[in-house]
Formats: sequence, structure tokens, C-alpha cells
Amino acid sequence: MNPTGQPVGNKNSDQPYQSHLATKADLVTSHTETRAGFLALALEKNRQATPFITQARALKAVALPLARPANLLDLPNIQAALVAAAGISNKAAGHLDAATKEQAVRDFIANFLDVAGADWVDELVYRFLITRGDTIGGSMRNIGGAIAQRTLTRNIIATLSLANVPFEWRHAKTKKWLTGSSSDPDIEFQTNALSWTNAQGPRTLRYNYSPAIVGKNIDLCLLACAAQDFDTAVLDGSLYVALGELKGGIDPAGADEHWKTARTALLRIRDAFSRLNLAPASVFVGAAIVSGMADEIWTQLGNGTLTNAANLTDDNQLASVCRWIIDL
Amino acid sequence: MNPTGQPVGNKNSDQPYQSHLATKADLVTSHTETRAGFLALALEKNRQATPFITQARALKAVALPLARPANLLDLPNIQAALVAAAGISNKAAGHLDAATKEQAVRDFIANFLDVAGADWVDELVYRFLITRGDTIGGSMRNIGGAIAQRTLTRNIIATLSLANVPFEWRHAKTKKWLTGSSSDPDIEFQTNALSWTNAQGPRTLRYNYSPAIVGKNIDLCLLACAAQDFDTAVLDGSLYVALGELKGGIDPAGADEHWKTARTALLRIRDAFSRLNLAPASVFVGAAIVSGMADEIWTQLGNGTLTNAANLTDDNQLASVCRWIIDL
DNA sequence: TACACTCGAGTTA
DNA sequence: ATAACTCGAGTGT
Repeated sequence: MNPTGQPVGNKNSDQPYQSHLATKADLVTSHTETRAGFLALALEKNRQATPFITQARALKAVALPLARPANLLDLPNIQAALVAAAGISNKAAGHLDAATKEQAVRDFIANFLDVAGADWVDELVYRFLITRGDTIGGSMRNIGGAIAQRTLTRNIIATLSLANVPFEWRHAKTKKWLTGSSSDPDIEFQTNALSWTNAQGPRTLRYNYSPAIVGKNIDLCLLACAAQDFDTAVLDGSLYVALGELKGGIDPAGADEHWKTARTALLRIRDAFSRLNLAPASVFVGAAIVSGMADEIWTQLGNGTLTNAANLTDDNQLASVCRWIIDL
Repeated sequence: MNPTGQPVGNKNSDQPYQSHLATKADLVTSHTETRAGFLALALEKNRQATPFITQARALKAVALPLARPANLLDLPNIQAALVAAAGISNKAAGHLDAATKEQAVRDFIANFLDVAGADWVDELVYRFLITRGDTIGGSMRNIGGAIAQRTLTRNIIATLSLANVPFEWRHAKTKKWLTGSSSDPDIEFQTNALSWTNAQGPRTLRYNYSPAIVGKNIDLCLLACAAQDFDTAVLDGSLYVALGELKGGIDPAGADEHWKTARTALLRIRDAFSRLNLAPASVFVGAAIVSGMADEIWTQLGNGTLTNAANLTDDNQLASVCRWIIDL
């Protein structure tokens, strides 16, 4: 309050995003963070590749003694590798029947190995690795997303600990709720939900959950309920405090693409809740934010479509959003 | 008209999508088409891989005579291949400076090649191929999209030819407009715009164009203008007859993901034109349509948000949309 | 050049 | 099985 007794500032001065964003340009990812992200990705990719290199060596060892490429068909243990070498991804293989895959392998042998001469084993192994490179690329996409979730979790736990707020965490595999500890670095790897109590009451944050109300998976669901009540609370739209999209990708070229996806996801959420005359808070947290999408995010923040937003690579923004989440 | 002189049917009976869609289930891609799409993709991928196999053989030949992995650094011609072997994609390389890449290569040599013993050349070549597998995967994504555009172009040309409508086509590379011929199978590979005249006047359809009005690329822009007038016509919102999104991907797992993107793209178009009090027709054509998104498409068709839609893998639906486009 | 397009390689609920 | 999530590998303007 100022001396006149009127509220200070304009209508928007107390919007949560204003704690960490002065202008829309603040949302944009710095080149430094982009570089660091790509480099970290490459290092992790090298780790992920190692088992496939081992598989390639094994495939070479199995194939070398064979007199002719067609003899590969006699070795049951390497049929999956042959399908891969024939250019068929695991995903594609799931859509094809056994006969189609076998025919593709036979065609591959005839068109690529039989004509490769003495070097046919290298041709086989090289083409196996080409497909497995795509395999690893796919895995890396998932790993990138998982790292983002861990980053957010780590920051929320740090924020809770800083505020001396006890918390529980849900073990994703066992589905058991456990007492949280700020000094346990494994929690972020194992959890898919956190629970604590703030001034308004109990709060539970669940990752990658699909509420029946929306019918689609949502990256972040914050409910006004205790951990043990989550399964029933999700049926009551009025208990949803906030919902959010988290995009961990670092590639600026993908930024607008994935923001478009997030916009529709958030729109579906708003539509579903508005049918219940409800309007829970909404938040977008992204690691790759480019100027054009920052404009749209800023507009949505300004008109209330979006309640909060932050750049995942900016520690201050992330801390501010975490404080907002735990107090919400 | 029926004998009473009243228009036949209900309000929606003359909606363009009703020519080829009776129910929303008609939009859903058949398993047969999905299978065929994945198989075609694998075959094309094998073709695309060949030059990289050759590069791998060349890399092996260059590396074999070297006494130690560190000697790789002395060969200027293979530095790009070393960066790839170190797990750095071309995309990532574009974000990293030369010193960072060189350090990554040195670390790669120390951590993976020096410890590989006598087999270090295979380790090098295998890791090069892992990264190039991802390279080919990326190229394949683009090829998939290009094939979809060609499929649509081929069908529009066939529809124009069937109706005896002369057309011009724009050569994407030379940017020259040429007289169309139904018997020239190369047009679909070379063109990025078609032009013809219908009962309403001249029409020009441009692919992948970014109108200043919207500020984003749009897969399909149909304008009421002659080919030669396109560059000025694009400035006048009232000349936009229809805009559309084309999604050529066959993967059902990507269907909703890419439909979410398309929804936002179409929303941006509608928002931009509605600011001019304009509402051009809109269309969605997709190869992978799953049940949930068919629901949303059907809703949008029913309430007029979307004017038309079709499954790219259904010849009848495609023909109907092409007839609609050329007469619009 | 900055920007934003292509789409499926994985994954999980 | 079904559905829908992860995100960057390319590309073009």
C-alpha cells in the first residue's frame, strides 16, 4: 500500500512472472546455454553408443567366418540385427509382420551384401550401425526430456529445503511415497511426484499424468491434495491448482515447433477445465526459447492465458517459478 | 433442389468435406497404409545410406595406416568425420566454435580410441556411422515431407488434367513459371507453385510460403491471383482463398504430436486473418490420422473452424480435396 | 542469417 | 494393444 491506501502499481504488477521477467527478451535462451546444451548432449550420446559398438563388433565376429552373406539367415541370434541392417528401425519393425521383415532381409542381402564382394561383412556391420545411430538418436531425445524433468525436480526440492518445508516423493517404479531428504541426490532420478504442505494446504505435484478431465498427458499437474489422496483428488477438477508444459529441448530450431505443440496442449487443458467452469493456473517452462515464441508467451502472460513461464536454462527464472509452485 | 423448391439437406450437407467423409472414422489411417509407409521408408533409407557407407570405407582406409589414433589430427581432410565420430552432429557443430570441436575430438581420441587397443580403427569408423545414422534419419524426415508434397501435387495436376484445365507451374530452383503438361512426371519434383483459372478467376497455389500477414511458413497457400501477380497479391489478405497444413508423416505415434503443431499453425493463420476481418478457407491433409485427433478434426469441420480435411493415404479423399481446391 | 519448417527415432502410462 | 509423450537429426527461405 502507498500512503493513499491504494494498491501499489498497475493491475499486473503482482503477476508471478513479473518476479523474474521484466521483458519478453528475458525469456530468450542465451547462445552460451545453447552451446553448453549441445555439447553435453554429444558427450552423453557417446556413452549411449558404447553398447551398440559392442554389438557391432559381435556382429562382425559372427559374420566373418561365414562363406556367403546368405548364411546369415541361418543364425537365429542375429535376426534382429539383420532387420536393423536392412534399414528397418525397431519402430518400423513393430508395424511389419515376420514375413515382410524376412523378405526385407533377403532383399537386403541380395541388393547390398551379395554385391559388396569380399567386404560384405563391413557392409553389413556399417548398415547395422547406420540404423542404430538413429536408434541412439531416438533414445537421446528421451534422455533430454528426462534430464529436464530432473532439473526441475532438483530445483523444487532445493526450494522446499531452503524454505524448510518437509516433503514426500513418489518412487516411480514402486509407486511408494517416501520421506524426502534434501541430501539424497537420487530422488530426482527416481521420482514422478512430490508432495508438501503450504499455507493453503497440502499440495501434490505429479509429472506426466493424464487426468481423465483432459484425456491427454500433462507434464506438470499440481493438485490441492495430500500424497495419499491423489488418486481420488484427480477426479475433482476443483482440486487442480496448476498445470504446465515442460520442454527440455535445447535446439533453437525446434523451439517454435515444440512451443506450437505446447500451445495446443495448454489449449486442450484450458478447454477441458473451462467446460467445468474452472481455470487453474498454467505454466510453460522451456529450455529453448526464441524471439518469436517469446512474443507469444509474453502475450499469453499479459492476457492471463498463461499464468507463469520461465526459461529452464536461467537459474533465477527457474528458482522464481519453483518458489511460485511450492507456495501456490 | 427438391420438388418443394427448398435446398436439399441440412445446413451442413454441402460442406466440402462431406463429399468424401461420412464419419470421423473415415479420417483414420488404415494399418495397411501405415505398414506400406514404413516399408517404403526403409527402402529409401537404404538408398540414402550408401554414400555414408562409402565415406566409412574411406575413413577406414585413411586411418588403417596410422600408427596411433592421435595421428588422425594431422589429416585435414577427415576433421569433419572426426567431429562426427566424436558424437557431434552437423547441427550441433553449427553451434560450437572450432576450439570446442577440436577439444571434443581430442577427448574422443583419448577416451574411446586410445583405449580401444588394436581395434581402434573400427571404433572410429563405427562411431562415425552412429552419428551418420542420425544424419540419415534427419534427411529421411525431410524426404518424407517432400514425398507428401509431391503426392499432393501429382493429384492436383491429375485433377486439373482430368478437367481439361490448363495450368502453369513454378520451377522452385529457377523461379520461372512454365506451361504445365499432364504427361511430364518431373513437375512434381521441381515445382513449388501451380496456377490455373477456374470459374471464379485465376488461382495460384504456393507451397511452403510465409505471408507477411501471418509471419510463419504455411504449407499450402491458395490465392485468387494469376501466377505473375503472386508477389503483389500476397500483400492483400482478401486474395487468400484457402490455407492449409499438409502432414506427410506415416507414424501413428507422431500423429497427435504433429496435429498439435498443425492446430497451432492453423490457429495462427486464423488469428492473423481475423485481425483483418477475413476468414479464408482452411484445410488439413495428413497421412497419419489416429482416432483422438480425428475427433478434433471432425469437431473443427463441424463448427467451421476447419473447412476441409483428408487423409493423404486415401485416394478418394485426396481426389475430393483436389477437386475442391481447383474449383475454390 | 535467423527463423521455422520436415517427421520418426525412441519412450512410457 | 493403444495412445500420446520425449526432442533434435536434417531441410529451405
